[in-house]
Amino acid sequence: MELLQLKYFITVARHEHMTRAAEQLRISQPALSRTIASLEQSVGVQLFERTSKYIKLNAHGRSFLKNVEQALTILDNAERELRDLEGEPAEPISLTFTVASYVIPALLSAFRKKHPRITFRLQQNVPSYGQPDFDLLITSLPYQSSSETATVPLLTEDIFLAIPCDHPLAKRTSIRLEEAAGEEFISLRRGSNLRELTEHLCRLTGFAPNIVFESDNPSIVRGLIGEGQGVALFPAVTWGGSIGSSSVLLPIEEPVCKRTIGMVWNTNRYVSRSTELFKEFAVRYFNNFTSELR
DNA sequence: TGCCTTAGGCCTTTAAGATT
DNA sequence: AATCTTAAAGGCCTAAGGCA
Repeated sequence: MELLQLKYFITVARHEHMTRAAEQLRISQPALSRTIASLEQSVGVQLFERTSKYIKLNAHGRSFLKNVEQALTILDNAERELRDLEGEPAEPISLTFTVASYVIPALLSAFRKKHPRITFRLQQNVPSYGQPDFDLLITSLPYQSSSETATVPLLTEDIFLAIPCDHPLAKRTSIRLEEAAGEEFISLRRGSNLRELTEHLCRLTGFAPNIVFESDNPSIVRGLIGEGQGVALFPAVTWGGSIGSSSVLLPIEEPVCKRTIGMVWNTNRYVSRSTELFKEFAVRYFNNFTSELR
């Protein structure tokens, strides 16, 4: 049993598709097919159920995958820990975020002023298959996960209603969400945190939002809101506070519209000194951030 | 029939170990 | 140190089977 075979096995198991797994591994499909076959020969059992149409993990394969993932995580942890023992902390931090893309650049910039040697691998959104591969995840809480994770809250923010300036409600100082039931909404694509939040809060109020613009790009959504192209639920802090001159931000009296952003990490994964430094830095950063806003 | 899939044959390249 | 041997990885080509 070779390390390379195990890495290939994980990729095939996660895709359950030889050709796509081979593309991701940047080897030819026949080479991968043979490597998997020789792994099966060396462990003495079939790991996949094969037809001419598809390849699928069988019960042996699923059990093997669980253990191989753990084993490779341990090896990876060991390697990172060894590197960590050398000199100053400089281990790259793999940071995934599903929210707060407007405030993360400033956070990273402030951190790197203090720790210029520490580099980052940034990823927006968590991949939909396999074990999540991040040191830290910045997301909305509570966070559901199949693996064992720990969490620290970073900030709780109000959600405002962005409304075009020339709208009759725009003169108000606050609003009840039900008053926006008949409006045209702008939001992010289904599955994003802001979209889920929008739908959840509207449902709570008793209506389904009529979404006329949706995009996977937060800048576009924010731009459309700024242009007064519709109403939108707008996170007060992480979407940058102010908005363009064509919209105003109104506090919502009812229901309570808030969300908490937090940091999540996998408790089975080695936490490098770099990661530990960044974690502490981010907590302090957001503490100062919210007290400045008050 | 044409397209897509997995898998086998045969080849070259590469790396590690053995031998001179 | 240079050369030879061996094993494994991986690429190209292609066969076989399912499906629309």
